[in-house]
Formats: sequence, C-alpha cells, structure tokens
Amino acid sequence: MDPDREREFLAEYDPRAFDPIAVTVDVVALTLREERLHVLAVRRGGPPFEGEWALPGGFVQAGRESLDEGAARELAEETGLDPAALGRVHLEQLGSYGHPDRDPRMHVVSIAYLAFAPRLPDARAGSDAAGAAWLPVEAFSPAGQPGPVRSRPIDQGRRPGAYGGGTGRRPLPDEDGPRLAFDHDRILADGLERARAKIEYTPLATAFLPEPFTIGELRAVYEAVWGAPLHAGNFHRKVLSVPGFVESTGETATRPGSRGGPKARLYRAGDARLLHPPLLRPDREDDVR
Amino acid sequence: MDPDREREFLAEYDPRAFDPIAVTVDVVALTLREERLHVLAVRRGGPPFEGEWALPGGFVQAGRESLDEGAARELAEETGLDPAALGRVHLEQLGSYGHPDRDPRMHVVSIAYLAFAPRLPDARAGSDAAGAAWLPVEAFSPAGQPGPVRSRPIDQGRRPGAYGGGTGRRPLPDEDGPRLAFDHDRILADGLERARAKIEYTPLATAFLPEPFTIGELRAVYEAVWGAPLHAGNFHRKVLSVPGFVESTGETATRPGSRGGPKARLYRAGDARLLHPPLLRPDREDDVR
DNA sequence: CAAGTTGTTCTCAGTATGAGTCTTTCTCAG
DNA sequence: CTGAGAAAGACTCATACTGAGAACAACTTG
Repeated sequence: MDPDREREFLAEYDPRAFDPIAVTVDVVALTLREERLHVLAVRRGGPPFEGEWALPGGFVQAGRESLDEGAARELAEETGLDPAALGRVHLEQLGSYGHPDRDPRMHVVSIAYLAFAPRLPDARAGSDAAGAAWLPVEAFSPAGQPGPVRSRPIDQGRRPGAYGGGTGRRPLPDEDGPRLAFDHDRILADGLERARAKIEYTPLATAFLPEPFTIGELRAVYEAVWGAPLHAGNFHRKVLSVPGFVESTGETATRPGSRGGPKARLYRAGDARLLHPPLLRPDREDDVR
Repeated sequence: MDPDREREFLAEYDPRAFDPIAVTVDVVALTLREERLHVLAVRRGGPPFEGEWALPGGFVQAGRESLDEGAARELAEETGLDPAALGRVHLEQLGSYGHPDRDPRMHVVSIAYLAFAPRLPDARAGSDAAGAAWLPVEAFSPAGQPGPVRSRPIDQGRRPGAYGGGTGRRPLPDEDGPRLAFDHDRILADGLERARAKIEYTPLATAFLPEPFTIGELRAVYEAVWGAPLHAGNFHRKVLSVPGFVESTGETATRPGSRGGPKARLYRAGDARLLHPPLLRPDREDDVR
C-alpha cells in the first residue's frame, strides 16, 4: 500500500489525526432594487481581508446541520429574516470551491449557494461582520452591467453550467472596480452566470418579485439580470404562451406605472417548474466558442 | 455574542478543537459500452456498507490538492489511467452532499463530480476497494432505462440544475434493483439528469466518443443518454447545421455499420462550447410541472 | 438475389421568433 | 385643459426551426 493510501485509511477512521479541512457555506444572494440587480455583501470584521467586502457565509456546524440548512442560516443571519420565514426566497446550491490556497489560514472548502429574493429589508451585519449591505452587482463586475454587446470578461472561457468549481484561483484579469475577498469575485461571477442561464428555462425570475406582479415588472427582472432591453410585445406574448409560467389573478393594478400607461393586469407565479419552450437570451454569438 | 457565534470564532482559528467535517470527492463516471450507458462503481472493501457497490471516491488531501485535482486523482485510481492522461475525459463538478447523517461514521461532506469518457479500459479496484466495474446505469435506476414514456421515478420533483444538493437524505421511494451505498443513488440520479440536460446545449456528447466518429455514433450517444430513439434524418440535419458542433475530417469510414448501409462520413468535435440553438429532448411535458 | 439496415438528402406543414405597428389608457409639463 | 410621452396589450408579417415522413443509394446477411 502506498503512502497516500495509507494516509487515507487512517484518516478514514481518525480524521482528527491529520490536517483538517474546514467547510463553509457562502451565499450569493441576489435581489432587485430600483430595477438593478444587487448582491448581499458583508464587510469583514477581522483578518484576513479585514475591511473588505465579502459574500456572507460561515462554518458549517459539524454534525448539526446540512449544507442547505447552513446556507439558509447564514442568509437569515445577514438579512435579519427568521430562517423559517425565508419563505419565498429561492435557495439552491451553486458549486464548491476548494483550492488549498483560497484562504490564507488553512484549507477551506466552501459550498456556495445562490439565492433569489424579492425586495428584502436592508441588510444588517451579523455579529462577525463590520457591516452588511445590498450592493449593485456592477460594483464587482468589471465593465459594468453585463450588456449583450459587452466583451463579457467575467464568463470568458466558462461554459454555463460547467462552473468548474473547486479550483479557487483568483484569475479575473483586467479588473476595474473593488474586489471581493478570497475568491468571492469568482463565486459571484459564477452565480450571476447561473442566474442568467436559469431564468431562461425556469420560471425563477418570479422569485425576484413580490406577488402579485405585472408582466412589465417581470420583464424588468429579465432586463436587469440579462443586462439588455427586451421587446415588450414579444415578451408579453411569450410569457403568456408558456404554460404554467404565470397565472392571472383576474385583478388589475390599482395604479398604473409611475410614468403613465394603462393599469396593468396582475399575475402570480404559475405551477410550471420548467419553461417549455424556454426564453432564450438575445444574441449570444460571442459565448458560443 | 451568542454561543453559536462564539464557536464559529474559535473554530476559525483552531478548527482542530471542534468536531471536524471530513471532505471527500465522489465521481459519477459515465461511459458508453455496447450502446448502453455505464457507470463506474467500486465494491466497498470495508464497513460501512461493506460489499455494496458505491461510487469511486475518497478523501481530499488537505492542503495538497484542489477538489478538481482530487476528483481527477480518484478517477485515475479506479480506471488505471495516468491522472495526466485523463486527456479526452470531461470532468466537471456536479454538486455537494452534506447531510450530517449521510455517513454513519461522522459528518462527511462529499463534492460529487461528473465525468464523461470515451470507451475506457476495464476498471481495476483501487487499493481500498474489493472490486471495480463499469455497470449499466439501469442496474441502479429503478424502472430501467429512462424511456420517454417512463414515469420518471428518479427525477421526480427535481428541477434540472436545481440539484439541491446538501441534504443527503436517501428518499428514492419504490426501489427495485440494487442500491448504491450511502446517498450515492441520489448522486447518480443527479449525475444522470445533469448529463441528459448537458448534452442538450453543449457538444459534450462527443466526449463519449473516440475520434473520428460518425453522425450515427453520435446519435447513439444521445439515444443512450436520453433513453429514447431519435429521428435519424432530423438529427443529421441538426448536428450539421449547428455551427461548431462537429467538423468533417473529409474521410469516410473504412467499414460500414455492422448491419449494412453505406460508409458513413467521419467527423471530429468542433470548436463550439455551446450548441446554438440547442438540441432539445423530445417531449418532456411530464417534467414541466 | 432478396430482404433488411443505414447514411444522407428532401419536402411539407406546424410552431416559434424578431421586428414592427396600432390603439388605448395613463402621467406629467405647461 | 391640452398635448407629449410612456406603457399595456393585441396584431401583422417574414423568417427560422422542428417533427414527420419519403426517397434513394450503398451496404450487410441469409
């Protein structure tokens, strides 16, 4: 038996005898504020990266909680919501990041989660953070919002869905704005790409809206997440033609949009889990190769 | 500061003082043999689940390797391939599973990987396993291959992409065939669903084939993964019309298919990373809700 | 040689999409 | 009060993509 194998065997029965790996959850929580996509960030209260922005997260409680539960707990701590009252918030696993050097203190494997939330209260700092806030995602996305004509520096070379996590390097080349601590820039970029892809073929865009909502509000979600304007008429036709995407409440808005126009009809999320056929993002020729 | 917080702080600086969480990687390695999808499985050489089949995997080497590297290492160990020679094998992260009870010994978080490989040599047992083999996936999929008319017991209630990992419960209800150890049934089911979805919008089906290949062989990959027959003519038209999916070698097969027909033209994988527009699975109305 | 398979190309009808128009109902500025 | 501008929603039209099927040639096996 070679030495590596031997070590594994021992570790299997007494992991404490070896260098441990810490397990954390980090959450990319996205919400819409003033028509723009915002991400929940905390300011680190201690080293390393003291004073820098980071994604909310923390250690998984060994033997006491699952990863999903840990993520919900961390999200609740920073939003001030009761973990049980996270009701309409969509929370899904994003990927894991485990490069040995991603945290200077020790080998930390982080399981990242992605959350979609309707307008939430202002963030409050958890006890280990110096502050928490919803920040516009462009603050951390080089080249501003992800316009369709943009050169897309973030997702360069990454296939959607193949968020080849685990390497944890911090490559992002030509950076402009502020950075997130650790490899959280990469995690955020992966989360944004996942969000952009996910609203194509699932009705999750509705998770960003309080019910009931109008078709126009739903379109604003797509425009904010994709960073591109959509054709209002075609969007309207499409949303109503996909079975189960939205269902009418029969009501119409009490007041029209702030800039005029007729009172819009109101809808709530339908029972579809997948959009069939999907709503595809406009022109992504650059992404193809 | 509440007790949970306090514990976190301490753990942050001396994780050894607390119950550790072990981190493993498990690999769902898929390949095609005799037109059927097979998964690499190992027979456990010790408790728990001694003698049962499980996915290949093992502990991540703390401070010495990333998750990706660990997955590649584990895969190499069970296939007998040089880790560096894993060349044409596609390896991507699938998701993480971290329910505290998923392993009876201790809290183990497993990062699952998904591999697509062209015909590989027979498996060989790693030193900690009693055996290794490529097994037809239907052996572990209740109700056999995932036919289009099937009631789809595996993916029931799961949105593709929302492989909401982390819970690690072992729910799979009405089981027929053998089970995989731990929660590996669930991981395999998630891996299969990911594979089925992934070949829709990426050219990864080509990763199952040695180059050069014929359109008919590529179609056989889709049919095996989706478990449904496809219209040969339409498939042919589609594959050739998506830019960058395959590129012609200019050659034609030396021998025709084993059951007659003209010599087919040969192709290799093109340079596209995404299929645009995608090849959608036939009829998934059941999945929609 | 006959029957059966496969590779490849076509046709045709149905559906979905992008772009644009039009009408109606509002708000806001003057 | 009025006119400009914005938005909701319903239409039109040309194009693209899809599923189903047919046709035909090049092979196999019995």
